[in-house]
Amino acid sequence: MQAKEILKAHIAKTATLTADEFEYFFSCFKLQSYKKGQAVISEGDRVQHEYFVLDGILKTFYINDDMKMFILQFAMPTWWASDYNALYTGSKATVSVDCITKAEVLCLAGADREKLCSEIHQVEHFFRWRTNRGYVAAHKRLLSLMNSDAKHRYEELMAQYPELFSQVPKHLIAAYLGVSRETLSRLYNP
Amino acid sequence: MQAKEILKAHIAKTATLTADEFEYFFSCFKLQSYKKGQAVISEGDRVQHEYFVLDGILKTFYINDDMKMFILQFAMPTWWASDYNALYTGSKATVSVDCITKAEVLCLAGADREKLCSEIHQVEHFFRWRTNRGYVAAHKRLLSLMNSDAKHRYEELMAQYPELFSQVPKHLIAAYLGVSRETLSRLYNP
DNA sequence: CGTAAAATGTGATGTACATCACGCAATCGT
DNA sequence: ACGATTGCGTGATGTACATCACATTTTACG
Repeated sequence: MQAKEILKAHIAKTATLTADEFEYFFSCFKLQSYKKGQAVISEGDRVQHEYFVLDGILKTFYINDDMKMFILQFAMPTWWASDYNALYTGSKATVSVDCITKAEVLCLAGADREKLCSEIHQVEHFFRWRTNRGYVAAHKRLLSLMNSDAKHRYEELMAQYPELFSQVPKHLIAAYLGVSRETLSRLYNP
Repeated sequence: MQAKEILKAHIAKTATLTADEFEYFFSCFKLQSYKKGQAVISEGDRVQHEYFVLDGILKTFYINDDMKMFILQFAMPTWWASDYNALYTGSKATVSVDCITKAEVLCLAGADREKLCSEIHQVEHFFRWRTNRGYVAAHKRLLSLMNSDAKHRYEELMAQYPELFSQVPKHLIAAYLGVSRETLSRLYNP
């Protein structure tokens, strides 16, 4: 499926755009290819864009003072990724984004998103709903972190996204779950 | 300050409404008073509303199978609270909301919010931005849970919301931080 | 293809926290 | 005002997980 069709189908789930509106909407995106391991946003960058994943898997992550990595999100096809705090406030990136596999993404400038949102009511509607879902998912994950032990969180993740098991190195899954790679290894090799 | 003025000032930070639009917007809210300890949303409820806090402190929380409570949010004046998952999807509440102190809130039906969003572009704009901020805050908290120990999280919370120390019982602060009340007690009585 | 680098498995040890148990202090409701 | 409830402090003990150390396996790539 072509980039345009993927995006169209994605939008259509929450908003109704005319053909002309969608053409205009789509014209604001830029197709980009990344190699495995390539950085999309690095800590300290000025963040000007957000990214819609067409193919491949990205990760958004934070590295603390001890060089330990924590993964906020695996972004799979039809997911969006950026450092939204930096993008909205104009501050520098504290969260980084890079490619776990080679990837195809559509890139949208924050300024263009705001322009589109103000020009086309349904686009604003779409982005409101997209963020709603992210907000709810983040709270669900907060509860999971506070409530469940590592094994339970691991099983939940594998039940929801079994493809991660084969497509993503285990130490990254550990960094997402908030456990050490050793502990994760012991969870499924008891 | 009156309810209307508080809400007006709150909205004005992110959206521009004409006087007529704001009157219409405000007319969809219903003022409600709650006593200390009173429930706003209970697990299992059909959730039809969200709540804008004028005065007092609410909490949104989850209780697990072992009857242990986890707090997702303390909602202080000008904050919003609900079970957004249930409100958006029509499912039953898994998250509850109640009042830590006596409280005054403005109550908005989900259906009315959607109507307002579709009728007034700037209202949709406002709600998009409100959720944006919540999304960013939730991710910040995820990182804090994964990255920092209990003492660090406690100090961050007290630095940002010192009023919680005096206004909210310690065991609720513990339930927000994701530690036992005993551990929290030992953090500030070393 | 062959070597370096990255990813994974596994034991030994340490630790931040939970849990249990109890006593005391503050607050609430009638 | 006074008993009941709720909140708080503190010791003793248990445990899930981190960390360190090193071996083994898999993958990347010149």
